Amino acid sequence: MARRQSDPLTPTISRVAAEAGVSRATVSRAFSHPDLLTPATVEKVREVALRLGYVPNQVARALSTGRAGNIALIVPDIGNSFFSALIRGAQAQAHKRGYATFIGDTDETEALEDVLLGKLAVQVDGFVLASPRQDEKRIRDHAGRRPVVVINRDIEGIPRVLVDTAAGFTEAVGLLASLGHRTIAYVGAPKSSWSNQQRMRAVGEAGAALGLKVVRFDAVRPSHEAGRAIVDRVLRSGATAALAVDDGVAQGLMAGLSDRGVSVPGDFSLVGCDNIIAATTYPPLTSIDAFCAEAGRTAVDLLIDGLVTHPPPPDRHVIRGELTIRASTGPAPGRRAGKKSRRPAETGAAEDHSTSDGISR
Amino acid sequence: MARRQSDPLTPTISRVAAEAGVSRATVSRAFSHPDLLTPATVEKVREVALRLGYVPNQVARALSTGRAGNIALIVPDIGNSFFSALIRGAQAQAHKRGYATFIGDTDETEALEDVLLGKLAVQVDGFVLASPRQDEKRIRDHAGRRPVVVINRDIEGIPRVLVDTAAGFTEAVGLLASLGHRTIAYVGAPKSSWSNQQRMRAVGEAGAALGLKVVRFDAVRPSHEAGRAIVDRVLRSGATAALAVDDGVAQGLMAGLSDRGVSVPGDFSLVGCDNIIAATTYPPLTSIDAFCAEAGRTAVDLLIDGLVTHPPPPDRHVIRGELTIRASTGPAPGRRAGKKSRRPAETGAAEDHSTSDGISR
DNA sequence: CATAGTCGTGAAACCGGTTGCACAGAACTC
DNA sequence: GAGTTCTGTGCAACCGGTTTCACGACTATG
Repeated sequence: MARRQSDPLTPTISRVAAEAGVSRATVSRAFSHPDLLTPATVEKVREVALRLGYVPNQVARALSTGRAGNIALIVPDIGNSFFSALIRGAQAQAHKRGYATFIGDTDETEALEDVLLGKLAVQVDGFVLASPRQDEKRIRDHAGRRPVVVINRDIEGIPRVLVDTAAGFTEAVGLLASLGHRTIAYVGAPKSSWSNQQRMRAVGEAGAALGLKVVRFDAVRPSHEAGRAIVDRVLRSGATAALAVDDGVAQGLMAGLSDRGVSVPGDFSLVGCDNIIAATTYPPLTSIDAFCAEAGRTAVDLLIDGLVTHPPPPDRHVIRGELTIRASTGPAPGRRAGKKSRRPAETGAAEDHSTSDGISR
Repeated sequence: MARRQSDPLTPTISRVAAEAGVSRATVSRAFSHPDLLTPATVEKVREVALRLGYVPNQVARALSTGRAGNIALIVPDIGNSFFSALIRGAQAQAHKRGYATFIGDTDETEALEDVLLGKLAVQVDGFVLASPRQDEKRIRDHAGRRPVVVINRDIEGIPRVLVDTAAGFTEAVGLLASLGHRTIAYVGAPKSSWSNQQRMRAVGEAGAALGLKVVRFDAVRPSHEAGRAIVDRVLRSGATAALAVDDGVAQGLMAGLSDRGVSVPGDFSLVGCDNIIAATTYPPLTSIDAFCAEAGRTAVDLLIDGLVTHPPPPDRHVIRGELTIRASTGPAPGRRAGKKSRRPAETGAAEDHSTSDGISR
């Protein structure tokens, strides 16, 4: 037996039925299929329900229908502003569409991701996986069991939302070139995410096309500290500008530069990505807007739309990131026409060693 | 009728029972009360379950027992770093204790808060309300229905976790005084939260005790922009240092000061609160660490511990914020011994107009 | 006016677990 | 060796909804 919520407080469908003088089926229909009933009946039931404070029990409904009315959002790190913005957009959209949202933080680990997916599976109608770290096979397994929408991972056959920042990075490289920068750095993360690879490649290609020298650096982790720590190496490379994988790293670079008395944008230009904290740094950071909240919203829409057509259509939804120019980018220091002629022999990105490591793409 | 998960994929208790040659009750007990069974039986059932990939359906279990195995976390703004850090701590702790976490963002509105509480009530065993904006009565109502733990709101009779930053602010005022500052500003938020009031009061009292002049400002919203916008008024007040209600506001002030060529900490000192983004600003911000993650963890522990003793004991758990001194605080500009004697006639905070507005405390 | 079709409602089965109670067999007691 | 207690398992009711099906009343049809 089970005594759940204290009896007098939470009325059940039976109590409403008795009070309204109808059957439980009718009460149920008054809420889920009112079109099957006489308007008068619906009215009466609703009135009684309101008076009693009755709300259909979502758990019972879920058991009976198999639809939970919940979705789960799995992210690698809630603390990362990209993901917190994404969560915000996703949760709001889910709420708007009548779904409640579970949140799971995987702490960047593959194992936790798998555990969370397993534990939540029965309670949700589908998952949004943001930048998942698992291998494709596992994700495919889960997608076979429950509808899954992936953000920022390009897996054929799985519906996905991709924030395409490549164009933004290309444009940013163009901006730097037009400002006279001849050697630029790209500061990414080592265990590469799809996003990192995409950005790195865009910078490499755009640099090559414009005849710039591109030096690549891998921060240990995409964090403020990592960015700050790598500044010396970046400066030694002779770069006069850097593009970072995200705003956190860019901000770290900015701090490190200030420590060394290098002024931004006077002596060095910086470009970040995500555009969440970019407006709050000093100087405000030129950044590629990744439309995080929109990505969250879109993923939720894709998921919920797909719920009716059980395996959801394997859409590939691309959001174009846009360059937002602020105050961290400026003319290259001491640029002279003569310097411009000195084309480096080797252009383009350093070798792309992380393209086929299994977890990225 | 209800066809839920595709039949062959998700085995039910009946299938396991049949396969193992026992009753459904026995399978149930093998998982929830193994002590009631012969070890051999438990073993056999577990073996079959494992082979079939059976996992007890949490929804059915919840309906039957009235315990959902879920909690909900309601915050005013996921984007705020204080709350995202808190969510992270809370979710991790809930997971560790076997609970899944719903997340709700109320967008700082009272109404949404109420709606979310209502919608999630059946699905969760309890709520953590972070800095709730609702009036006390409503919160008490909800607490009567479902266990509730509140963070940063001091409501008698409701278990709560309070981050006590008063001591930290007092210490910070002492620091500023010792650095020779004689007029200091407190920049808070208008529709005051409990935290804001607490901090404002601490600054006022500490200032009065040390013979400092304290000027108070209310930013329209506790945000970067608001902080930046209020800089002119702060400077006009003659203050040489400011304490902000949180790091975001402090960072905004810092940006605004830089815009006006006022250097930090050379010309002006700044103190923030929360200590999440404080380490990432430039210069790094002196801030009061609010132990956000710990607050989340503690609240979850309090809630889950209290679940056994249904209305949970009305504990009042206080976490002491600690001052972390970084580089945004320095000696008052051009301080002279003579200036020190010029005691302002009126010391202490401006009138405290928001103490009894109903939603704060 | 008999017959077929429509419509609104109720009875009952079902979702997948949990648990009170009954009962059979084993283990004690005297 | 009969009576008592203990232990492990099954039966069946229950949680609170949804949904199939049957049925009676009412309306349209010829």
